[in-house]
Amino acid sequence: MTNKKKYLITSALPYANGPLHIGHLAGAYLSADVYARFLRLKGEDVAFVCGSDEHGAAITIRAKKEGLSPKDIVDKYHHLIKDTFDKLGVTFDIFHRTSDPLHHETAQEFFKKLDEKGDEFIRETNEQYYDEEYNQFLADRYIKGTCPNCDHEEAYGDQCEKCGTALSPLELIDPKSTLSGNTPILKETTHWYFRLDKHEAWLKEWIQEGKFRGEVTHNPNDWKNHVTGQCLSWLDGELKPRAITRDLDWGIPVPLKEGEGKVLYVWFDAPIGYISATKAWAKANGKNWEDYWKGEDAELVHFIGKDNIVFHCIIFPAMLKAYGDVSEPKYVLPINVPANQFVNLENQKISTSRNWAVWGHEYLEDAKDKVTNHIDVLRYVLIKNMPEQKDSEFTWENYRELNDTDLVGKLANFMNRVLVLTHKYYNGVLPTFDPATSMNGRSEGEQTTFKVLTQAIGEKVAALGQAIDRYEFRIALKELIDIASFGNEFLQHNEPWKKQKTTPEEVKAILSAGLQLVTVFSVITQPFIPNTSAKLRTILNLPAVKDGDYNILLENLKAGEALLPAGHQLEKASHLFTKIDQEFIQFQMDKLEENNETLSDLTPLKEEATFDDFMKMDIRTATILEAEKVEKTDKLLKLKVDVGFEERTVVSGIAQHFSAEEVIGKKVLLLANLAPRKIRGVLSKGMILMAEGEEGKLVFVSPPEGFGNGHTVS
RNA sequence: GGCGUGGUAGCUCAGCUGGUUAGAGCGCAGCAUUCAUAAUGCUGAGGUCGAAAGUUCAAGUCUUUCUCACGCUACCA
Repeated sequence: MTNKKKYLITSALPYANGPLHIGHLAGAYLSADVYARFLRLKGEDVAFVCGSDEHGAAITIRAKKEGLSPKDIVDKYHHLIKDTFDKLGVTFDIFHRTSDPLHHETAQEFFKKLDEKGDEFIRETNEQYYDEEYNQFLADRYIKGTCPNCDHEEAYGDQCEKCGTALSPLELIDPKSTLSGNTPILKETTHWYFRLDKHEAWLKEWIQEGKFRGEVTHNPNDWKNHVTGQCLSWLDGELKPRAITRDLDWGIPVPLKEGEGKVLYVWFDAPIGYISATKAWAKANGKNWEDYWKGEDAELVHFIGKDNIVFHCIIFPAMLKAYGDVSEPKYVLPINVPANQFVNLENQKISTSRNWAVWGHEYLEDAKDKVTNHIDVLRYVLIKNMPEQKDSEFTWENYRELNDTDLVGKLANFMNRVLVLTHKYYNGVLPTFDPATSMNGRSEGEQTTFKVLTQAIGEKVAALGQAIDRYEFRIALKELIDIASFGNEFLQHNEPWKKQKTTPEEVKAILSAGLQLVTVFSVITQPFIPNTSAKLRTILNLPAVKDGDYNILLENLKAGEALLPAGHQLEKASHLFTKIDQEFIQFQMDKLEENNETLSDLTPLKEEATFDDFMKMDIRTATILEAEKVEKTDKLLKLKVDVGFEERTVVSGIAQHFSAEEVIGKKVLLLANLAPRKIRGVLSKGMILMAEGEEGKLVFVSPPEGFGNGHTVS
């Protein structure tokens, strides 16, 4: 008995602090769903796992903001996300969650195993911010302060959400604890670091040559360029040990005495969530989870967005390898990580903070009564525009166009034509026909028979399948529509509505061929637009598509056999898709615009300041005398300014907004008593005051032309 | 600034290891047709393949420089 290949398909765990938008769906979920559905259609042994990612400081922050517990937050979004997936027909075998005890156990066991191994972790002690009132260390997200980049007052310790800059807490100006509001103190703390540097060599070999533990496990040419590219770019630099614990009270406790009060870093526990989910699924279904992770014929595929490449291609593989080094059987590594890029919406980046997004759950509500077969329409449009190789574009106008031309005009229309004629001529019963009947083929003058035509379709169906195997979902969908076009051409070239009056025997063969195609559609639409498949099966009076049906279909097509027997009774046809009302499109566009306006994110007012606070600032009028770009930086200009009583050097991060030439001679305001600081080797004494307009555009705050230098501002 | 990926018809994208007049769909124009949800079919117009230089008998396809977009990363007072 040969072991059957075990496929383990994962989709990136969605973070349970917000709903899903079309970018998520197109990026990591619909692609995986099509792939998993297709594998099942081929009768393969598949586990398609996912779950919500429920730890991390962003969750606790959000909880605090909404006045709820972290548990409330993750419950809320876990269920919302799961519901969205269910409705959209994403067929996870399990949608687990990282707050589940099983996951806690799994992640802790994983951590302990690597810790015991001895050479995978190091412990390092350094200074971190600590809130004395709450007696706890502050995670990056628990510290707020002024962003050194854009002066945004509400920047977090790890990132400024306004300008997107990645930060470390120590960089924040005037840091404040979000717990007490106090200024935190620096205190020593110990953390565990995963020694990625140790794994550099074999990772490089694995990425470049597909070799792992001395064996070729995948063909690197099958991986997407941008995936391999980014990995090698990381591996060419030096890998550094990475902190995998945090001082936080929400998450998976570090399972060691010395780790009290600390939790595993969310990025360490999240990928282990794939394993926990598999375990939970296996337990509930009488399977052995290890077959899918450690079996010789286990095949692991991670579907993710491009922001996750490093974690799935470097860090998690290193974790799996390290674990496998000291346990049998060993984990396999992914055979592919077909990361997608990003989806833009109406020519702008999707932004959750600006609410520039199409949310899955909102679409399902909005479109429910307005768009026929609305789930399949969205699935179709997102798969058709999947950002497989580069960022792609979603526009509502394109959504309407794809629905109207591809789904209504080609696909639904073709099937409707065939069915209406069959009902008209034969009362919906498949006629008996002469297999030798000659019909017009696709190109002019070409003759074909039912069998030849069936075999030709078989080749197209095979091509569609191969495209899915290569993760080329857009091409697969193109093949699908191409088959519909073929059907329309076939009808047009054979004109059964004319021949019925002259040679009705021929028409029987023509319509049988048409129905053959419709039956093909009822199977091959299933991975992409499952509701359409289900409706077609009903119309064809056939049972729903089941696992393995693709293989049967392909065999029959190759043999040139009829899929439906003569005498088979069909149901009445109905419109599978209808044209989309312009009103719906307009409604969606208005909704976006509205969001855009109401959230013209003006920074909220800062805390009250006293007059004394203000009087501490010494702001002076000044003139820029010289300017030059600081070498090897993008943002920095080195300025010489006249402050009246002296000339001094100031470094300013404005080079992306102004050239050196155009700022010379500018009248400016200078915060003159700011502590001097060395930036890129240049001592900067003071700060030029700028106003930040929409989209981060900077302008000078200037006294009028001709105003003197060195005057105070109050 | 460093690294990575991409820049092909109005729009969305194909073009494998370099090889005859660069492809598809949509949109547009004309024609045909009525079985079908004014759906479909046929024909056509449209590109100096981001820019420049180079290698080669031959480059969209290789090299170098530049430029734009996106991602990672450094810098940001």
